[in-house]
Amino acid sequence: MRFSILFTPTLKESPAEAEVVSHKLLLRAGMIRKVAAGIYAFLPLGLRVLRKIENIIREEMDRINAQELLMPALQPADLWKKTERWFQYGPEMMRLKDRNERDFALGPTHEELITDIVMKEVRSYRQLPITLYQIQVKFRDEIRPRFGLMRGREFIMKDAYSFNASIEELKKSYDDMYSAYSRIFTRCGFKFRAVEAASGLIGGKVSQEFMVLAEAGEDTIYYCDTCDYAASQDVATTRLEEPSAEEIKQSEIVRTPNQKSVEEVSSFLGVQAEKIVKTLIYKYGDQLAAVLIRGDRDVNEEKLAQVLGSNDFHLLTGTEWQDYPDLVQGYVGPVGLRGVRLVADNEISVMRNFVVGANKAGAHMINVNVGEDFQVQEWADLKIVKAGDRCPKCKEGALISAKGIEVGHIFQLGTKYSEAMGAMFVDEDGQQKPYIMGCYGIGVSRAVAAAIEQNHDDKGIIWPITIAPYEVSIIVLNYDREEQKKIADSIFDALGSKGVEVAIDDRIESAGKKFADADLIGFPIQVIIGSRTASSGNVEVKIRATGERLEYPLDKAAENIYELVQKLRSEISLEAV
RNA sequence: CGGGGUGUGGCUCAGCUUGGUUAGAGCACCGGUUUUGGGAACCGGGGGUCGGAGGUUCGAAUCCUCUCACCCCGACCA
Repeated sequence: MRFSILFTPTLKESPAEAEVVSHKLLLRAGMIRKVAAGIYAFLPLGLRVLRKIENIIREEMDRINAQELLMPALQPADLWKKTERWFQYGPEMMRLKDRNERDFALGPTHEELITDIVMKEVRSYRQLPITLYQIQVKFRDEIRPRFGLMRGREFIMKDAYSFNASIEELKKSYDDMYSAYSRIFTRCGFKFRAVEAASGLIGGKVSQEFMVLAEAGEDTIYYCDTCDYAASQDVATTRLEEPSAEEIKQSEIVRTPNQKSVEEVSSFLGVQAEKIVKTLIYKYGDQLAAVLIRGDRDVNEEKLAQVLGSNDFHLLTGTEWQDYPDLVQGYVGPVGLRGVRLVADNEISVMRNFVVGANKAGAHMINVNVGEDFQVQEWADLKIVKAGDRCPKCKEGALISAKGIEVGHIFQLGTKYSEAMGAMFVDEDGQQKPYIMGCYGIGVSRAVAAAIEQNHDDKGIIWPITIAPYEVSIIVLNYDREEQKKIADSIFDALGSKGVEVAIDDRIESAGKKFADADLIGFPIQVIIGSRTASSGNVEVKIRATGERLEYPLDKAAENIYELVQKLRSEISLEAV
């Protein structure tokens, strides 16, 4: 590829709209351009990176016998109505009507469509298992698209679906996919971690996310400093302390005028927040739930959703309090609380002699104990864990928190979709059974952003060689001088014929501009040809990642550069997987 | 959805508070000359009607109203 004809409009300054480094550098390096909020065009170099990641994915999918297909982005509403998701998905689904007023959606995902295709063709257990995948555009009308390619409304996703005859078979498909994902992200040069995750709207019980570790990540994960436990914040939990050995005391009401928040009560009464239990009132449907949780903790609403069996709930708002005169805002407590579903975080069970609201204005109760002063019917894990909490898996470990970008998510779905759609096969025993399904996604365009978040410096992008738009860039300082042109062209041709992806900067521009662009775009290897080259007989080579500079004699340059390319390729090794 | 912010040549921004010459700068672009090892210098040139609509005014980028787009924060933690 010749720079003189390449469409890569690089920018000296970051457009004001970009906040995070991947967004800034993708724009500055001329790899993407914005069309609307959360909607981007890939320019030639950006597309090359996307394609490189796609091809790694294809190779690894093929390796586990997944087969590629391509489904339409435009999907009829009927299928979505069968699984009720037409109604559940809400405004996040892009909807439209055709000329006959029929409802359609731009697919946010493809479970319905793939199930429909497979159920019409696959009738027997003999045809199972089967895993199909596609790499395609998805549409999600996000509440708040942001950070360039990290959270877009239109984005590229690899989605795969397995159809299995049994749970054991599903686990095999799932495990295969897990190892394929590990290989894919390793080959992309990511530092990542697989974590236990919540399934959300997709459904199913078992799921794991693949998180690229980066400060700009939107998600928080927790992992153990001792064992291999790792989980997303949505599901991360902790081992409870041993029950307190304190002697149970008699509860009593104390005056706490104008002391409503945990902070206020804590300092007013001189007790730590860990000795206070707060009572949060949630409204779901037309019912109320009181959630008990330790004073220094926050409720994990993902977990609460599981307990309440609904996603549609919120903390009681200012005006809604007026509808419930028995509830005293700021002083609600579990003792004597009526007409409200009481759910307690399991950590309350190990607490003794704690403080709660007294259900009277300006009063709290101290020395309260479960069993003595009130009963709990529903225990659940409802808290957001904190760094330093005890690991739930091993005895010794403590949890560490980190920020991550979710680039992959795998699910054991079970029969949610097959049952809803009547998607059955005939098993060995002659019985009709619903397929047992798994689904497996990779955010391909998001992975492009994640790679940059993890690999950049103040000059620009530092692509891992496996996903770089070109592996080598030849910078010719004076392409209009015959001796430099000759050397550069011969190296360009030689590397090309060895299968190296090589670009040549043959523009008539100042040296500074060419160096700056090469660093910005992030080619892993820069080959510099200038007047010095011709006089010294040596070609200078710079490794972008380390800044290391090497000199190769002219007559061996192509060969040595080729060896360097192979060395960098092999450094992103699969041996760890 | 709520809150905050920003819209001025391709990009980054100044001008707006306190309306008043022809709307500015740097970068980018075009032509020319000299340059070419870390975003070159000089000379000359083109390009905007100030997001959009309406209003106030003798006069609006500047004031008012509405609207659109984009960016950020938050999902009421008692």
